[in-house]
Amino acid sequence: MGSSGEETEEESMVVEGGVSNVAMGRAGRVGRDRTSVAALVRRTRGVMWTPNEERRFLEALERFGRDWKACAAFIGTRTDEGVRSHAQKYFIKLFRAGMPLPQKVQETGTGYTLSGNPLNPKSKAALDYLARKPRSLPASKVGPWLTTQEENNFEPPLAPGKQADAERTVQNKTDVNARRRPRIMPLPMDLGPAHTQAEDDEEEPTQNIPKGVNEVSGEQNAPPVQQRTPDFDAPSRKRKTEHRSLRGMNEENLKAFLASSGGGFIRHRIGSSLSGSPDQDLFLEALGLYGLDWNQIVRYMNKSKKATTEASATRAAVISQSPSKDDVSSQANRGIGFKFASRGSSETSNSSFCCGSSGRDVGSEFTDIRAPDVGTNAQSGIPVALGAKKSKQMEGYSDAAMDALRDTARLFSSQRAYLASLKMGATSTHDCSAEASHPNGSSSDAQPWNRNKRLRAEVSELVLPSFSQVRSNHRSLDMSATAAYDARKSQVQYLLGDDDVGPPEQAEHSSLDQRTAEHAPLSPRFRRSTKILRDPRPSLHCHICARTSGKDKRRALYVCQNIKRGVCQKVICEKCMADYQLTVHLASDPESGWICPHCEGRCPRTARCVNYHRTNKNRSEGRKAPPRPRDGQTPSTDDTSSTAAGNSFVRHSQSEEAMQAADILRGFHLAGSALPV
DNA sequence: GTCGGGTGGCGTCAAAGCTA
DNA sequence: TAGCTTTGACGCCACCCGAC
Repeated sequence: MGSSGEETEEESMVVEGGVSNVAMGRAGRVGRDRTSVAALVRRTRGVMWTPNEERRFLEALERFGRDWKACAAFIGTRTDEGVRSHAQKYFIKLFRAGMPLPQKVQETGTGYTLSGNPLNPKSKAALDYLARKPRSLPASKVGPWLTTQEENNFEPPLAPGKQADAERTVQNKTDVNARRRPRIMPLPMDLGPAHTQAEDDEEEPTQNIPKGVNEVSGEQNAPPVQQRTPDFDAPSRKRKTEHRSLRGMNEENLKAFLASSGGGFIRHRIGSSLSGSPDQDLFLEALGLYGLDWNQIVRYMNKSKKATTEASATRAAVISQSPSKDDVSSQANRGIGFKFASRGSSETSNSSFCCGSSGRDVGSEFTDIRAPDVGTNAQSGIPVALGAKKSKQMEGYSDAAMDALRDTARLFSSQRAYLASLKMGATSTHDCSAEASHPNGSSSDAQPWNRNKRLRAEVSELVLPSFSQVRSNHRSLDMSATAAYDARKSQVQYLLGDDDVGPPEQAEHSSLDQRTAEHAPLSPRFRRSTKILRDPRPSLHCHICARTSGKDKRRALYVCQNIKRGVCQKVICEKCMADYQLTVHLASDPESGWICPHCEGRCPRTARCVNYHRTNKNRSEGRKAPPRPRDGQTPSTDDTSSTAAGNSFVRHSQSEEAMQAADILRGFHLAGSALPV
């Protein structure tokens, strides 16, 4: 099973090394060292920008403007993605402070957004910053605390006379941050050229006050060279000393140093707070993550140790309590059972299930709670699991509760459960590793719904999202939050077999678009889409198949009516309308309130959002999928790995019937029949 | 050989989420 | 709460493959 990220990364390395020509088309197009970028992403994730990086960031802005790749290359220790992200907030901070953009940046747009377009002070991203008035900023002319009229007329940057005030404001703010914010000093490791003593001791760059503003155009004339960043704070001398003590050491030297110290160094720094004996590998890992932030290192090491111990205990517990095939089949007969693959031996049936969307992520215990995709068995196309993320909501629950949740997740793989998860946003988890390891299991008494009512209630709570989450999901549709929550709760209770709760209302509907926007609950997947679109133009591409309307506009695209609410801009093409039995007459009637399958939370397997999710998942793991196979290359059929290419293998190896069955089981009816509720 | 559909990856923006 | 990272989503493009 080539499911681990490490293996995938190794494949990428081989491909990029020139062994395979298949990948050269894509890899060559990208033209960058994937592995080093991925490693850089991992190393710099969550790491604060150092003063040195800040300086180089500013210098890069001066030199390259919005050419983020060039900026990233210049900085050397950050990816272009990280630079963009940092620049986004930096521009907002400049906007808030009324300070001009660097001239080179202004060449590609005078707006304070990454694209150069004017920053909308009312946008969510900007509002988070602008709504917070800097403590020492005089109640003057920046930000949304202006009057409405002022805000409408507001055009940063400030007039020259105000620039100095803004500079002072930034300086004051910087001082506040320097006092308040704990400093995290990332260890250089191999992040780039080692810092020198001279760099450490050099004075902060001289601030060059911007020369002024063209009062006619309102645009900045002179660039603020080496302008100090608003959140720049110099490290204390003590921390500088600490930093230097390990500075310059590469990983090998560091390991040697730690080994020679016999754990003494670790104990010296953090030993008093560490439970158990110091683990050098863990320490190194923490060091790479948190630099010399000893508190974080202690927290990380203790947490990791605890997690390792608990994982072993959980694994042992699951081995002894895993349900047997018969147990699960009996539940399937009740309508909430676990569907086994129709082909292969029992060994195959028990070992080939996996998590995540599209049958990937074997061994991945938690996936995204906001996108409850059902996985499909690579060979049978049978949905097998629901994904969920260990959110804060789940924290604080016992291991037993989590185990029970995982058991229940298997039950949720049935038609009803999945349907509910899509309709109502139910979440659950599925422990693939446990299942693969324990094919035989024990008696049905091990099932949580029979074993312990309290546990079941606990599971119900776990599966049920918080009231605020449901309220958030439904806010944009003006649906009563209380009603939505109650409906959701009833749905979960019904699915868990509570005899006192009848079938949920959704069961009465037989078609996707019989529900209108006024009544349809939102899926968690839609949660992020509740933004109010500033420019609610319909998408050019079908959300399901990504087709456009064609060069001659011959293909009709049906727009989701939620666009009127400013919360959706998706369109569905007429081919997909036909393929998925969506009623065109409703979609074509702007007064019908028809909403797209995405807003219904029932996107089919090929929908774009599924691709987004997969892409983002790959991206977050810092790797890319290996190339698709060419003629003569036989994809590994037993590979249900987490790669997108692996997904394409699945797609090609499945029969059409299996794929259709998978879609039906996923709750997306193809045959126009009533939903299998 | 050409064309177009299907599929998936990348670049990008903006908003959400996380952490100290 | 501020600062920073992560992620949802859109647009576009490259590649594969089948139909013509």
